[in-house]
Amino acid sequence: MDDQSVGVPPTLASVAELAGVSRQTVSNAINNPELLRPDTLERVLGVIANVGYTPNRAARQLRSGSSHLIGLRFDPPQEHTANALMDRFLHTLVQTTRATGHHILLFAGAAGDPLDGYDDLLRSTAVDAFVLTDTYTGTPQAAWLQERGAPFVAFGRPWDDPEASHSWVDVDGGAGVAQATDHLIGAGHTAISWLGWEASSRIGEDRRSGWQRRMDEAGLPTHGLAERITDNADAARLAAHQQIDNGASAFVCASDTMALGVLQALAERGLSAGTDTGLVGFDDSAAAQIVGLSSVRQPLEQVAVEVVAALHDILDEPSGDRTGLVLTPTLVVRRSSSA
Amino acid sequence: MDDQSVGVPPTLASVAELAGVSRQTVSNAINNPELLRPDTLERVLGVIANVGYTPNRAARQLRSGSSHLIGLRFDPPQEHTANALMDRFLHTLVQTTRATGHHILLFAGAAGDPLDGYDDLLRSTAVDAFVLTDTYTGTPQAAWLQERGAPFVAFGRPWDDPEASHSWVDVDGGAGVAQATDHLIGAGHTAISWLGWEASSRIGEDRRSGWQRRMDEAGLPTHGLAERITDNADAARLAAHQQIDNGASAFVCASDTMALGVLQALAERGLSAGTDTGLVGFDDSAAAQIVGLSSVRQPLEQVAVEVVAALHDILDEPSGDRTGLVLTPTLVVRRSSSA
DNA sequence: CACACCTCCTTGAACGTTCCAAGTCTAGCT
DNA sequence: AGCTAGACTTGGAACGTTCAAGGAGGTGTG
Repeated sequence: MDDQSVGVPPTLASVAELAGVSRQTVSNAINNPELLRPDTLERVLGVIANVGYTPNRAARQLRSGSSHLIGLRFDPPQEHTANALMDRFLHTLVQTTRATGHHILLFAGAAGDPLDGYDDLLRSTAVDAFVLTDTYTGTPQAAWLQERGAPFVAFGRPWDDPEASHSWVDVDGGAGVAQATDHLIGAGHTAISWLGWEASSRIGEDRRSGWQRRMDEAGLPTHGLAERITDNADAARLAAHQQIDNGASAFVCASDTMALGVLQALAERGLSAGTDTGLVGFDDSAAAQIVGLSSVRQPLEQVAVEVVAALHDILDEPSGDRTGLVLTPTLVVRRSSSA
Repeated sequence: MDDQSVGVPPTLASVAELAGVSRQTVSNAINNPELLRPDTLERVLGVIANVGYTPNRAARQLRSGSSHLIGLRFDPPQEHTANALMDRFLHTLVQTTRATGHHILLFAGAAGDPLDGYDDLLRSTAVDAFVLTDTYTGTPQAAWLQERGAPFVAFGRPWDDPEASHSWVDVDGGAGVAQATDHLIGAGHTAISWLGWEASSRIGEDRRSGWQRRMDEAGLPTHGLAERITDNADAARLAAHQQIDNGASAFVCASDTMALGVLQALAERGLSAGTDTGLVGFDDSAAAQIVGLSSVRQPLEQVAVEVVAALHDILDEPSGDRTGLVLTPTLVVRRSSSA
């Protein structure tokens, strides 16, 4: 209202003076409106809107103890495929937390130390909770945070520790691959090959199990049809050539990267994916969308929503004994697997 | 040291008591170590390390006025290509700000309102500065923030307003395309086609200018060789067929998406990129790496570093009259353009 | 020997909010 | 009219840090 509005930001006290009430009343108008008489509330809110007042986050955090920030360690991707996935997940995370008044704080840590960064943020009370996204086999973050009593939710299940009692959300990779396998079986393929990662990858073996299960259920042979290779288009190309020599007519892959390698192998032999052969990848990457590759799509948006919901439970009711949640991916059918 | 270390986090006062000094001395040990006598400093730092003290961010922010947070609006990508780019940029941003003690705060805004979200963070003094990444044609963020006196650095130059005096960093798309064109000319191609976006795209026209310039300098014709289409593989595929009919033997594209469309067109004709024809995309996407597509790579890591440097200048010396900086991309040569 | 001076450290206040306990006012009851 | 319950409002204190002054101790100088 006055010209003092420029330069000096409005504070609770200045709003109170303008509205002719006390600081606490203004605070209540914001945090507990039901405590005020309607006319008082209206007057106070009017002044707030007028001068454009927004509570100072630092002061609020200092007094109330909560920062309304969610920490997420954002490391450079280790695998090629991780990029785009994280992107979709992160977008939804930011969108969803908006509704709860939280923001996402990204931090980095020393490359070799998976725990680096968490400690500082925790001790400086900079964040209310963490979201873990890199809980692969053997990562110590979850146990470490839990031991410390820090609130967090993990994207990825605790493979190593079935006793873990923290909240987590994960995607059922096996179910996704099972869908893909069904799809190819339904199209008449009987020699369906699996191209996956090394057996040391828990996620990779989970995905492979979906193929194995469906092949077994359909009474189809799997011996010699599974290849465990590195996540690399060229390795997949070579493996595909070999599988084709062995009579394979369709492929389910643990990643789009591999599927694109298969696509090359098919092209080199003058075969066409979708007519002569069937091919399904995993992750529904941008490349898959462009080249018309069928792919298993993880419900990352839904994962993010569930992560936020779990976070909300933890922060609001400390007793919330929410634990694991497994979501099912969907199969996106494109040219590479449909005639 | 004591068993009180569990539960109650150490504070400046508790550290001071343990070290036998005053609060301020502990504060100085952290922020102005040169003010302390060496032995006192050592003793205080010892206690700090012992009890695992980290200054409370809220209190520090409240008193000093700076949050050590950099705000970045993280909207769902409008264009397909934007994803991976943002990812690389963001990773380096997080890494680089780590050294300066800053963190990245991601926030979302209402879809229709490009200004939404900035205001609240500014008024609540939640962030020290912003990084803008969506400064396309006609976006009002930069002008709005500047008017408000808010510190920020933009990734992307102010095409519309050459008078703008804020700091920005951008990539010279024209120079990148010029490199690609040179490369194809050097390989013996004379009929090099340009596949780009609609003329309304400032960035698109900037890139196209690099092709135009080099073709002119080499005395090669460009008439009828430029196509302006939507950023879409299928549109590019169709355009490529037409250009091939017209005698084009090489393509420079404004995006990898388009280049992949061209790749399909070539395959459909039994032509091989790299031997019969030359093809270069833009952005060095994951797909380009997988299929062996030559592409212009933006120096996003370097952009992020420069953005942080500019930010540092602004925050530390308010007079710093740093303005624009244009970085040059590099050409990554792969099979699609080399025999 | 007193004075100023430098070095090192300490004390009180303040940042803007929310919690706590106590205060004022209105209305209802006897 | 006096008293009380309830609804609403108030002022003081506290969160943990940094800023601005000020104080203790020693050393050099007239």
